[in-house]
Amino acid sequence: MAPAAAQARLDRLDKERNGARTREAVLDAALRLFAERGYEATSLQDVGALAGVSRGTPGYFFGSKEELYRAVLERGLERVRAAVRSGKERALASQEPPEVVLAGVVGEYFDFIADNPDFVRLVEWEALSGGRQIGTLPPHLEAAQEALGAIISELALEPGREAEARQLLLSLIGLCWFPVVHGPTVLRALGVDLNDPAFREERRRHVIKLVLQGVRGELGGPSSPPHHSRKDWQHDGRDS
Amino acid sequence: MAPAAAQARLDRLDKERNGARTREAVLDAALRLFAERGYEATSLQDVGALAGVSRGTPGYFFGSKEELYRAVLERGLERVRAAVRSGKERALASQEPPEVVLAGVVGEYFDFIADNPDFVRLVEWEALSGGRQIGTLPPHLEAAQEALGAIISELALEPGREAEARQLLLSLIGLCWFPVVHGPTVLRALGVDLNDPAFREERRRHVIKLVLQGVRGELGGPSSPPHHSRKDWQHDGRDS
DNA sequence: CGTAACTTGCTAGTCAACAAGCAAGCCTTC
DNA sequence: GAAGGCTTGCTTGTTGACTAGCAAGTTACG
Repeated sequence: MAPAAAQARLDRLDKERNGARTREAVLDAALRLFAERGYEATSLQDVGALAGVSRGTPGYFFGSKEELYRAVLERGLERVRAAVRSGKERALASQEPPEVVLAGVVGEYFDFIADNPDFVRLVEWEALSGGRQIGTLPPHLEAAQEALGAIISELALEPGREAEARQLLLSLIGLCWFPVVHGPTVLRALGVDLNDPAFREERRRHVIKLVLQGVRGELGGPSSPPHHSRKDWQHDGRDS
Repeated sequence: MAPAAAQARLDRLDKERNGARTREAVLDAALRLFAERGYEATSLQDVGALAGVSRGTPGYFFGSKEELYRAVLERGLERVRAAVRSGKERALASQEPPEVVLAGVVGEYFDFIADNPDFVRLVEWEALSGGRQIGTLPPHLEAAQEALGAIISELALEPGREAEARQLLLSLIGLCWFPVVHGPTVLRALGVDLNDPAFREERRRHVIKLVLQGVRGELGGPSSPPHHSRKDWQHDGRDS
């Protein structure tokens, strides 16, 4: 098999039967393949092969391909939720001023995403497919809401300014995810590569800078009215 | 057929034979389906049905499914390249100060992306699939390089600061594309929807703001140090 | 022995690609 | 000007590859 298979695969020499263990190996293999090729292009045969079991085993443990996919998604989301929660707790416990904390959190998030491309790709496939599976999974909502709550409380935003926190969170996610997904398309067209450590570091700094500048804008003063029609630089771009 | 089919479909009453016309109808249908479901999940039968022709016709005109896909991609990229070029020319011809021009361009780009989700989704599928097709298409590189050149010359960046322009362009694209793709996943988890005009406008303003703040940072001084702790990017004239 | 952990055989379905067919012009030739 | 032939546009039949899911096995372990 391909050397890439080594990690997910059960060692054939390890003959001991172990349901839980095999189950995990199947999940690992499925994550890898679903993330890499997407749901449609992945056969249960492929999953079995990568996991080092027969083509029937994934079906045996998960009943159907769709159930296996849901299990993969759920496990991934659960891991993310845990990461978000721990990051949030560390941030809230910190004594640093909000901007320093935020810079740290953003950097950590950037690294987490860059180091877990499989998860990002999985969610991306899911988004393109209409989010039909992810929408029904509880950890999905929770992780997002938790992150949002953390931003709001960390920045001590008054209620009613949630919209700004939402925009910022959206931007943060987009900025971090984009180069992970678009290596072969946009990054390549621009002649850069996220796997290049120099570029990655440059990107990291850039994202932190943009987000912090965005926060500065939001922290400015007392709660601005729901529609922010500041007139200095913020004219709408339509030909005026 | 579904009402959605009306646009791409040839009118059955229009019996006249017309190769070019049918070809376009097939391309339109294929774009819609590839963008919506992806390559794997789209059959030539589906394409034919949506185009109002038989299942064999796509194959007749394009030889193979892959060739059809490439043709769809190429046409889409060509359109984007044209849009980028025209936007660039309008911007360069403008007499406004750079920041005003940039705000206009960013807003226009945001609108273009939000109004052309099919293209974005197509590129997104392609990215996930490894960019194997798009990488070989000339308009792809051209459009990106052209946009990059426009940013550099508009901001009168010195050579050697291209890296900053690239980061900014990447961020712009990511910020605009993200909500188009992630409606069913992230946006849904946060309880927002890009189809809601109020949210779309809010998002638009937010993106313009972030990018302009980013540019402020870049324009600040001679090759700014990696630290972002200076407050030169905190724009004056606080709101409220 | 019996039950959990697998594997193998089979079935029904889908799909892309190819090939053969057919119909409607259009071009030539007388 | 019409008759016959060629080309283009398109449809339908077929084939071979592949897949998910089920059912009937087989092996190992307690």
